[in-house]
Amino acid sequence: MTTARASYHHGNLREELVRVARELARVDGADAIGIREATRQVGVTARAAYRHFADRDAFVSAVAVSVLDEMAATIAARQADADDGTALLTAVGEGYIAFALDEPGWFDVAFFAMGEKLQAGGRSPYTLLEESLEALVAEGRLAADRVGDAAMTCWSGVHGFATLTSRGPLRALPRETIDDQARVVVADLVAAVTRPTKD
Amino acid sequence: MTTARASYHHGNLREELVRVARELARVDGADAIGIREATRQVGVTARAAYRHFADRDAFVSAVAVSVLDEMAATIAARQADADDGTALLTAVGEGYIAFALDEPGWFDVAFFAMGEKLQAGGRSPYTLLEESLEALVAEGRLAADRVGDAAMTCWSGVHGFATLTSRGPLRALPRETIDDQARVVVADLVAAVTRPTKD
DNA sequence: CATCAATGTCGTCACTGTAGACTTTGGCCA
DNA sequence: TGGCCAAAGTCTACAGTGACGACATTGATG
Repeated sequence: MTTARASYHHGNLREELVRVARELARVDGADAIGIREATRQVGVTARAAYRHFADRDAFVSAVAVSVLDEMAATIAARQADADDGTALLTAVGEGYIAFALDEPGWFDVAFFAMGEKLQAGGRSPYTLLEESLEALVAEGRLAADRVGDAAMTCWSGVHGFATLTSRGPLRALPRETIDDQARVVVADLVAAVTRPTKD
Repeated sequence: MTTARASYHHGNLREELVRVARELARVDGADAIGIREATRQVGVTARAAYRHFADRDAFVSAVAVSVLDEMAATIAARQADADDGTALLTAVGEGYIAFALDEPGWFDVAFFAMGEKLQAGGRSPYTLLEESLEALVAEGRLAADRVGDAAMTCWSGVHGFATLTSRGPLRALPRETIDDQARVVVADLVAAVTRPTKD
């Protein structure tokens, strides 16, 4: 699927390298991203990549940004038919975990080089989490001054579950078992940060 | 600190390699473990390592086992003066996170190659978690059939927090802030899985 | 139309994991 | 005691990686 190149200048090398690297990472995670392999597949000299990325780390980071974008979009799609804060928050949690399980390699990349600020432009999964919590505040089911703590507890919970089951020690469990457990964990977390409706 | 070797046969190469590799990993994580570097520091040919480890992955796994042992011991020490289930569980959670923050490189190794069964011999952090939950059951603060779910929620929560703050996107936060937040998250998790005392 | 900065290429270096074939040596048995 | 052999080293080599300096090509801009 590597586009043949007629002219000396590729014209779109940076983007194409990221595209190729995403496929490399999809199977085996961040370690599978290599400058030589990626440039080879694009049909370009290895050195050419250094016109666009300072070093391998910068390359991997670029891939991470790209993947994180898609992750946020995937999660957002899952929130489509959520009509209250609880549903929104549950969708974020389950979507986060589902992405990690469906695309373990990408999940690995996304949180590998996520140093400093990475959610530069659009929405990140964390943004979606914050929005859900704000909705809960509006509904009176979460104290405004608990948003930060709740965000941390929720993020930790889903991230840990995702890490353990997608590439961690629990990766061998059958997918169905994991899905069931994911629902339980997310429900536990939602219950932990919200107070019951008062009606 | 590499022991000088008088005879052709080293006599204790496997253990010494693991010792050296632990130090390598301590700084930069699992990626810093290298067959060549480790054998060089021990004063032995690279090929010699292959008499004791099938390949690099097996080497890293051996280091992981060693580190995980120490992690369990560190956590257990923290439980020393816990007198009820809640205190035991809190100690496990805070100990788990503290280890990850104090030794991020080791934490990385410990959960890198932890495939299959790894807590072969003694206690693992997970074992300690289960024991704490059993204590809560004995105190009537946790339903016996909820132990599995509670274990998963707690493990996910602390593991996620540890991952995010020790080598993940939140690694740049000041340690004090992280410690404060850790206490909150652990408290949230404990509250999430226990029911209040009925007295 | 000339030129120049951006973008590729070439050849090379240091380093890594891994493999085959050889050497040394400690311990066991006749 | 002496001989031998399997365990545990050594030496040499290969393919692959990230990175670099120097050079070549080109499209856009004055």
